[in-house]
Amino acid sequence: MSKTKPKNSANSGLRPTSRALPIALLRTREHIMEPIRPMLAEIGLTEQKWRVLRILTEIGPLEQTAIARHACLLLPSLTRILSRMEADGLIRRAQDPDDKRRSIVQISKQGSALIEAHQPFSNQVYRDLEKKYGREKLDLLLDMLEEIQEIKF
Amino acid sequence: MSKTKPKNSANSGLRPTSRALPIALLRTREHIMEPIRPMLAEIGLTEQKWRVLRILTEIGPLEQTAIARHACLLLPSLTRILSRMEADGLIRRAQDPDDKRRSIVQISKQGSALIEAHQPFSNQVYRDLEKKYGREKLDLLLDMLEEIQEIKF
DNA sequence: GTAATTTACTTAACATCGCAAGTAATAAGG
DNA sequence: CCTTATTACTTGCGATGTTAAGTAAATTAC
Repeated sequence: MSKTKPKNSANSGLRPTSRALPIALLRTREHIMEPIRPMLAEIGLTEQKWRVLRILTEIGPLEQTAIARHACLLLPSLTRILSRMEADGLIRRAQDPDDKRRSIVQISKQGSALIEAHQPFSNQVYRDLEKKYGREKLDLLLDMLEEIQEIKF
Repeated sequence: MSKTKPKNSANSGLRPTSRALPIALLRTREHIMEPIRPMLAEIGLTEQKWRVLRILTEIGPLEQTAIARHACLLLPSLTRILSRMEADGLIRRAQDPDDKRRSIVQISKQGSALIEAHQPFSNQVYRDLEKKYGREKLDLLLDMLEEIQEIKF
């Protein structure tokens, strides 16, 4: 008998990447996004701008720090993304009168129209996923992902 | 009775972002990576370089297209990343004699050493996650993520 | 066997990422 | 008050993301 189970030639005792959560999450996300990206490109949105618009639609006018947190963007990135989106008329920025450091960001009519235009496609993707993966399993997965996000490390 | 359930003031019939799989996967990944990034920075690796080294360790010498696929990187990014990693002595590139278009990439001793140095920390993170989330649930989650990646869209 | 196509990258250009440093406004401490 | 944090961004820089175009080698089609 050998001392331990013989490892893959090149592998030195690491978990396979398919079982490494950060990589598994990334690969899954890329797989899901593959059919979505062309649609976003069609309406001229990057993933990041799409997330910003979704957040603003969901929560309403918001300061940048909060947008960054919800959309998983860093403030420096958001600064540049928003100035472009403002120039393109997708959002508006207004200085907070009570705290002149803050600016409150709000989606524009044009931004809302983009999200609305994208919605049928988005719903279709979701139904397709439900159909191929299972509604209950998908719900369970989303629950599990939410639970992980609440863990304190 | 109102006709349909009254929506959130700003929301126009979209799934909440917490239940949108691409966003949920991204947020979960960011949450998991938060404690890992400082460690990678300490040994001078970006996430991308870390993934490349993990893939090369797991599979062995590989052509760039395959690395890109496994590590979720685009070829143009990989080109730059690899030339930097080669300059830093983490990998080696050799032209495939049977097909001079291809180059076969291989991890160096120094690259392997980095992965080994990172391994105790990586295992610690994984044990911590198992402890706080549950080993069986984590295994189930990884199974579910793998299953989604096999869906054809 | 040669032209057309495909494959495996590479280069270029511009947007975003991620860290660090800078700026202006507010809050806290003495 | 007035100095010293702290907060909410903004700017700068090098690395990466993303699309398009370019190059060289292999494959396919005639």
